[in-house]
Amino acid sequence: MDYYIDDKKIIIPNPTDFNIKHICECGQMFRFSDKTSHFEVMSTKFSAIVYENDKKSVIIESENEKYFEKYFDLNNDYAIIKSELITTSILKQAINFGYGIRIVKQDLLETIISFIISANNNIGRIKKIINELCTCYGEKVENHFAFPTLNALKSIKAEEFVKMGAGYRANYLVDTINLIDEKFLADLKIMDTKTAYEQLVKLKGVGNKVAECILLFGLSKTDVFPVDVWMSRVCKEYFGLQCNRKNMSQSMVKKFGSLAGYAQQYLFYYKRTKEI
DNA sequence: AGCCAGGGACTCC
DNA sequence: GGAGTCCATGGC
Repeated sequence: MDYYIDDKKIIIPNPTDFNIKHICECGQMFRFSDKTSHFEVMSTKFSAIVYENDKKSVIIESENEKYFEKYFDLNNDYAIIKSELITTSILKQAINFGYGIRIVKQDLLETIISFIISANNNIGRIKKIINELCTCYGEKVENHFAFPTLNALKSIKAEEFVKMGAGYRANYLVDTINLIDEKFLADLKIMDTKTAYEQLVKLKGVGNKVAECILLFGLSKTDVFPVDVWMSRVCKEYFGLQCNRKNMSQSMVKKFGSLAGYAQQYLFYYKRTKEI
């Protein structure tokens, strides 16, 4: 995809593979707000403003434009990915619907915490809890709050997570945060998919599905296919799978290989957006 | 009131 | 290792 950087701005002319609404609302990230004229996106301590310029180009404005160049996966060619995925009717429809989806490269710690909170929860509440977490324990940066540092997270008691709305996940969070250190995070980043998966599911509150989300969104592993309630319906209705979620995931990875994660995102956005 | 949400832990067998 | 059950919370 063509783009260029000019004075704290990334300009994407003719963005056929970038739509900020698709990117934000396909369920991969929770710290954004739709300001109608633009989207505000936050990740770790950084923020960006993203908007369309007369439908002809997309502008990403940030003091940390290099961070968001990587975050939005701008060097990846989604035109190729999409052309390889249009094998079934349902994927063709899903890609046509969510043509501007990109899988963002999120901070690993933030991804782990966010997706533990996501379990058996809905996106509105997940966003609210994470926002509360940042407001209470994140450093104030200009007009917003950073995601809490690992040290700040370690100071939070279970009762305080409950107060923020985390419910029964509070104990999982405390347990996992205590177990994580910088070496644990650094080691994960150099592991292959299977090895990293085995480490992640050792964390409290991280099972099969959450681990795959962390692999996909926090570790850029695309040979995974997280199956939540929505994807379970998709696997059943469009791919004829009757098995449990873990087996659904495995057979979809077998089908799509290293493009499974992308396929999953197009399908999730299509299914969920159409039915809400 | 009861069901649902980007599921997982725990307990039984 | 599979199947059942319970788990906080808020919107509908």
